[in-house]
Amino acid sequence: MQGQRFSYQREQIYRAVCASQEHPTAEMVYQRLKPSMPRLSLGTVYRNLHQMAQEGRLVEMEGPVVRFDAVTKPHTHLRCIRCGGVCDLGAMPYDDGLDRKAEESGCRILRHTLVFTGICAACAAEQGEGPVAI
Amino acid sequence: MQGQRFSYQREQIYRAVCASQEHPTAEMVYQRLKPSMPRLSLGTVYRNLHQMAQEGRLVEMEGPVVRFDAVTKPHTHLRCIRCGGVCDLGAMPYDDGLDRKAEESGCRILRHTLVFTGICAACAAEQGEGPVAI
DNA sequence: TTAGGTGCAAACAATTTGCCGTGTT
DNA sequence: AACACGGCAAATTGTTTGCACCTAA
Repeated sequence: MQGQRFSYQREQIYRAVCASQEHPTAEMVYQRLKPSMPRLSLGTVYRNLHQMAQEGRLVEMEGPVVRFDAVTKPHTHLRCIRCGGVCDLGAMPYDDGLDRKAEESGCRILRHTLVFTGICAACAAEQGEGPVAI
Repeated sequence: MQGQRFSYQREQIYRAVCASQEHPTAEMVYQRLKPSMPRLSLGTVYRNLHQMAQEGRLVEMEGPVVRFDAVTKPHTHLRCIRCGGVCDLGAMPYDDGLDRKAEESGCRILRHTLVFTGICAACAAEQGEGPVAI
């Protein structure tokens, strides 16, 4: 694996994400570019978005699978990149102030979720190091 | 639409979510119950999970669609329940302390995401009220 | 020249829905 | 009896992948 090459498609995809104010989905990027790039394929959009996310040029939000939680009180979650699981972390001490703070921008907050990404206690204890792919 | 009825399946699904420590997906709930309820269908699991989430008996995490963001610096997002969009809210002031605080439980935090759910400024301004379905 | 990139279509995976028979009330 | 619910299978939707051709380096 030596450095990647220039790609017109990739640059356009990147520009489309930057230009959009709405945190576009892959489909949104595709629809936006299609008029000017009729032969663009959705697979290319996905491939490039993920590639750029891996480089840190973009950020990828949310997981592909919906999970359910019987704890309806506010608390935080840790998504473990080793085992893929999701576990609780208890409430953060400043949880309560977050909503009001956010509402200063004119929106109405109904609830919030704080999701950490990292290595859960179980996986961390299992063995110390190893390549930590973000 | 008048009140819902008792359903053995729904109760078992609820109990399965409560009993699990891993924030199960619909599929996980299904697999867990299948041995004792061989005729249970995945569709029923989805239907009941969503129904209970609407009542507030369960909480549904994460969306079904991955979104991308060109802003790689830490900031928070608001998911609007009216328009379905996602917009930025800027960084919360205590952002920086969150990771270390969370690590007290023995895990290793690589990054975090704070996602608010509510009504975005644009939709809130559009008109005051209306039924706010959570 | 050559490895990375593309378009296309097929494969997968996650979730939703229509239909119709059952069970709760 | 009325209508919510469940099972089943088909349909949607979101995402990934294999392959043959193309192109930047």
